[in-house]
Amino acid sequence: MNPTETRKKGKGRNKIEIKRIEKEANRQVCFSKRRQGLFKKANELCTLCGAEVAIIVFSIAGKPYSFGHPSVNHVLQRFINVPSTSEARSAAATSFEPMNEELVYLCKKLEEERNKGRALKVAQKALSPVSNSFWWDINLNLMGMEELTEYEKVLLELQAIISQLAQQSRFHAPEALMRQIDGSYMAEVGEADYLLLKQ
Amino acid sequence: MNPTETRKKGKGRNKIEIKRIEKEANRQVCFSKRRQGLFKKANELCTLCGAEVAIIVFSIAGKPYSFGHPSVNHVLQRFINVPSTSEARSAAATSFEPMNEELVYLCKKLEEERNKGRALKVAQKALSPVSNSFWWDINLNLMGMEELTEYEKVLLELQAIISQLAQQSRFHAPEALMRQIDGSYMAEVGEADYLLLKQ
DNA sequence: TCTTCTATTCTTAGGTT
DNA sequence: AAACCTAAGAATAGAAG
Repeated sequence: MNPTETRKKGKGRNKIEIKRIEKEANRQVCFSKRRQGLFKKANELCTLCGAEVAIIVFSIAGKPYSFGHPSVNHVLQRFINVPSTSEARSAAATSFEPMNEELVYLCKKLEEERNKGRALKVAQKALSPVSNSFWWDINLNLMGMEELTEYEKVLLELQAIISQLAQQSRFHAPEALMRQIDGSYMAEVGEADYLLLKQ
Repeated sequence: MNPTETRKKGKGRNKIEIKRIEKEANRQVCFSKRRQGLFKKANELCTLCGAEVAIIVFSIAGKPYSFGHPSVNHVLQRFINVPSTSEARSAAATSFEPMNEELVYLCKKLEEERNKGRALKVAQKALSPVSNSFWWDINLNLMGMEELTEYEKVLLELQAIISQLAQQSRFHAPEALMRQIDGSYMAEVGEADYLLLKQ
């Protein structure tokens, strides 16, 4: 053996510096091993400490992997609903745990609009027997200035009519509609309880 | 020393079994250490292998911690947009990486409804000068059967009127409205590029 | 409560099958 | 390419400051 390089290429682990692995084969093997290690550590954290954890990993090839306890979905939903209060901010201040307030804000917006959208959905359902395209189901980004102003005009003209109608109507609808609404709501909100796969 | 129990309570690491730590103080210390370890491993995975990773952790006390590279938001957005194709399914089949298809489905729904909601938002804005409550901005879950059937009636009556109006109106709206719409859209969709905090 | 210490266990890089 | 092997390095449980 070369005395200047005794036990290089031995069997045991070699020290590596933390920088991008250039050799693709090695990088891929390393990714696979370390991803498994990461998920195992996460699992132990959950079991030992009663923590809830979600991990999402994309390989360099773009393949997604995820770990979640009790489920990815559960943890993300919980994260989304974290109030952007001093508690969240103190977490954000800690050096290694940047609390993504932008995400929290974004997701809350989404949730709000989903709630509004629910009413819209029923409206669409109710109108669907007669017409298949609805005046409000428009991609505003595809509208030019002229279309947009027209659109506003329609809304303004509708306004008076709506306020009258809203106080007059009275009739009986089939139970089926309500079941439909409840059903679709449950399908969207209900959370599948994925079991943690033990190694 | 007791010969039957040589070197118990030494300084070095003792083997532990992976089950809930009952003593709260120990559990808390363990959580803190292992969370740091987990985030460090994640960071190494990103650097070594070019992976993108998001981790969200809730302590037993409910405090949220997160790690993301290039940002939690970026990775979640990417995860949400993963098509539920064979690729995602093959990832799901791997034993340790349950790809949460339910999540993907859910988030796509959210995104769709947000797009619908955008039209609704403009409608509300347009109508707001005259009235502060809108017929479509209703929490359906709070409605009883009677209210719900009334609501459907309103929509049905509106239907005929809408289809007429949609083909007639023509007028000019201020540019301000459009800017308002674009502005709010950007604020919701734009993605902040959080930098990974190196330890 | 938070650090630091350190013996021991755990992880994993590179090699082999 | 996937699973196994080995020993060097890394993580950490429990104690001590």
